[in-house]
Amino acid sequence: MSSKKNKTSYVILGLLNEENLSGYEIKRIVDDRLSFFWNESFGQIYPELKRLTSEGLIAVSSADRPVYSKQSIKYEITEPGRLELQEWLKSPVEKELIRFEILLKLYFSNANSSDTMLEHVKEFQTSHLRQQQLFQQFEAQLKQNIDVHSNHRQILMVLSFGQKMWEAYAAWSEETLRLLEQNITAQEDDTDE
Amino acid sequence: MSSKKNKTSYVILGLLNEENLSGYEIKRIVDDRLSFFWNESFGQIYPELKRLTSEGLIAVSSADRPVYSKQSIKYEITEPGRLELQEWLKSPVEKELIRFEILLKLYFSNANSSDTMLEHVKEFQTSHLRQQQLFQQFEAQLKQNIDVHSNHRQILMVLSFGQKMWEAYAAWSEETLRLLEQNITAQEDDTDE
DNA sequence: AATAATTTGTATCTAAAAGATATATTTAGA
DNA sequence: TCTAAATATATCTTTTAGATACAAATTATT
Repeated sequence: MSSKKNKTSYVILGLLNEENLSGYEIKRIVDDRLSFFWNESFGQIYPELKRLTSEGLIAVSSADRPVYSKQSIKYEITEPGRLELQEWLKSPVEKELIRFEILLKLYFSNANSSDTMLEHVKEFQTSHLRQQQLFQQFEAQLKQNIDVHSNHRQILMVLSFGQKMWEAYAAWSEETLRLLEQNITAQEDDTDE
Repeated sequence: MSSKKNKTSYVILGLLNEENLSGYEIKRIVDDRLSFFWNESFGQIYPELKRLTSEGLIAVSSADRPVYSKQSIKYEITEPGRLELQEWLKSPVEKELIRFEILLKLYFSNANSSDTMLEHVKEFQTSHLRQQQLFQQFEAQLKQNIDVHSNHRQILMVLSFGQKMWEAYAAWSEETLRLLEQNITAQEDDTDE
């Protein structure tokens, strides 16, 4: 037990702890609910489902076996799987992983490329506004029908994190667009003289 | 030219565009200045330095050749390298990469594990406060001696992003600690009855 | 009803990145 | 002089991201 595992395995165990799911459904849930702080690919999920099954931490669910000719394979968590999940929850949190290419480009840019950076920041602004709105819907939905998830309080705390991030993104975008515009007009004045 | 490259190559080109550096120095600068939104490992940097050299985008600097017996190899950017960097700056920004294990744990936790989560959030709070303070020093330093970097305005915009993130982290930590404490006292009241 | 397009579902492959480790040199301090 | 820490280059393994292939099932269109 407790052999160091990749993170994908805990995503699977965590989700199966709530309900039986297929690999595809796991991918969908991660994309829909966790994508603002976590992502998984099929290339991680499917091999891991097999490994966890062979290790006895999850099992193919006989209850949800393919009715008629559905090819979907649903998995359920086992007791050892639950223990593994609980142990991981208690283990120290690993440092977050962050990569913002936009900041890398901004860092390496100069006054001359302010117009390009302006476009980049505008795109950043609108794409995150869209993402924020999508999650606000989810949040509103969650607040209406309480107790659908046993852990709805925890989910709300996670969503609050997202909310604060998007607010920070919005404020930074506004501020940075202003600064870049200043750069551009300053540049134009230079060439005019 | 413009063959799709891994991001490490642009970090190298971007930094060498300012000054000649060795692999080790590149790693240090990334750790010291970019680490709050970007990271690189030696395992990425050294092979990439060789590849970029063989492609002619960078070159071993003869100017900074080892005086006496220093084994350090410094690299300089070439004209094709500068072009490659400029092209990348103009290319669309890729979506940021984010992985917060703490949010994953919180999402999969329940009321029973509030005490564990409380410890996790406390650790999160203090480690980011420390990081924020380190970068505030860098920012103050940068604001004093302007024009050491030609792109100091851009660097300040990047640092402002960090600042807003750390403020969001702090606010979320406070809020979440309060909520988790409520959970714990509610649990205790339950078991008392 | 036939066809086309989309969604659901499982699976694998490659390239990129993280993290760990090995090793040697140089510098600073006890 | 010996030791510890910092500098420096290098490689190896595991993990992850992203792309792609393919087939069945569902939905939409004509």
